[in-house]
Amino acid sequence: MAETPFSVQPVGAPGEQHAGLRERKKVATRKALGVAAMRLAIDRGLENVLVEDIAEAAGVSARTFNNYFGSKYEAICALGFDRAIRIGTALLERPADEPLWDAIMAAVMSEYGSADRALGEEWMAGIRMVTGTPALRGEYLKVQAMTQSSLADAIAVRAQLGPGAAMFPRVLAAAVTAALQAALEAWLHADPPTALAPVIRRSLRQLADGMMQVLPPAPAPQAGDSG
Amino acid sequence: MAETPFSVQPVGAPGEQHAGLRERKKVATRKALGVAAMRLAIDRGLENVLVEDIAEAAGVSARTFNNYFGSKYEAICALGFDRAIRIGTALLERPADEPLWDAIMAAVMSEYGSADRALGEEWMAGIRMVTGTPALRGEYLKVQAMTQSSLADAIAVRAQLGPGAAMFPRVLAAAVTAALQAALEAWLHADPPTALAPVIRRSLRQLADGMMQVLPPAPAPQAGDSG
DNA sequence: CGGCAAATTTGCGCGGCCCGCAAATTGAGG
DNA sequence: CCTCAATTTGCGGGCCGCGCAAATTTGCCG
Repeated sequence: MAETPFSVQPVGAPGEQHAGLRERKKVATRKALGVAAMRLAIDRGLENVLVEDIAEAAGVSARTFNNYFGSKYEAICALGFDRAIRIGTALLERPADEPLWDAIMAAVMSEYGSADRALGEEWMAGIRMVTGTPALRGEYLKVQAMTQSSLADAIAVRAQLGPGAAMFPRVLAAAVTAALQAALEAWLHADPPTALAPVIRRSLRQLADGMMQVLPPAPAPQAGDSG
Repeated sequence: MAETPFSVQPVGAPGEQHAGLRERKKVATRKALGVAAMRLAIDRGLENVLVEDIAEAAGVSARTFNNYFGSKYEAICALGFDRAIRIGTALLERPADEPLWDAIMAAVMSEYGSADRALGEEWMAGIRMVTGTPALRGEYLKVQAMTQSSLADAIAVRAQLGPGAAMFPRVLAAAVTAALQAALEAWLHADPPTALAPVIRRSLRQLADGMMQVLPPAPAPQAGDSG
């Protein structure tokens, strides 16, 4: 099987190298289904793809497809879902003494930094379909929600805060996700097509500049108030 | 038919009083379907409710149900969806000279401020089901997304910003929505049950305190750059 | 290697959903 | 009353999601 430029790791722990043939096959099947679903939907049109087609393209039965995904929409967004999880783990793996904003920037760019020119056409068509097709909206929102919660969890681990700031990781993660989303849309509609990475970098830096004043490097819960 | 404590206005403009029997009937049917779906799902269990049941409870045919909603999940979340829209319009209707944070607080409380003890059991059961049932997750995320974009649009209208801050309304709306969501969850899991309004107020005020430093009351585009 | 237990895949079948279509019904306006 | 447009309704069909049980594959131990 040819190497694809998408995720290799499953949803689980990031460090697991070897987990037996069973696990590796399951991961491979999941990825094959996700890639097949995405590819078929892109060049055939979403509503002209049956679950049966995706299963066939991945070399499994239609029944097995539904052992992995609850719908074809879920399969199409599976790659994005896994990426959302990797962003969080990437943030956790940044050096602990790195400033939070730099770490967030690095974690995000680890997923979006080189996806730009490498895949080109197909990547862009995929993003366009996933964000622009009404039938996929629910699933795409799940991807965004996962990005948010994954980021929030990692932020909470990095910067342990006073009890009055329990809400902070979620709010910051929501802001970062919103900025990332805005960057993606700006890139999609850029009339002279441009590179994605700088757009995201600018977007996140702008957010960071605006919020830096709120975030002193030391964990100082100013409005300390029990929840 | 008895007065229900939910929305009366449709999705459309807020001021329209009279629009002919046709329009009023459509609005009534939509609301009847939404309420019936919610009520049936609450006390019978989501998977024990067929589209047919909802339609019957609302006094229309099953086929008509699908003229209004694309799925029973959509019907169940329709009330929340309409509320999301009303929050944005409420923000637009606040006095123009009111500080932004006060206006946001007022707009949010106009929807969540009195919903607490008025409906009691049913309201809480509904929130619990909508936020806790996996099958409803996609639809609920659409409600959140609508809250976000509705707020963002209103914020953009109120505080006209320099071109360097085009992202600001969306980020602020995302932060507000995240804080609101956190408040709802805290309220849901409060062991001695408590009133909802104060929880939301505290949550939004905490967010405002943290962000106030970013938002000087005067629109001062720091990166002064025209057109 | 041989063989057993657990996990996974697969075919089958059913109930339900979603939607296009055309006929019937209902509101709007002369 | 009569006409037109909007809405509702029944019908039919394709597809989906899933429970079930048989068949296959994998892990493991002697």
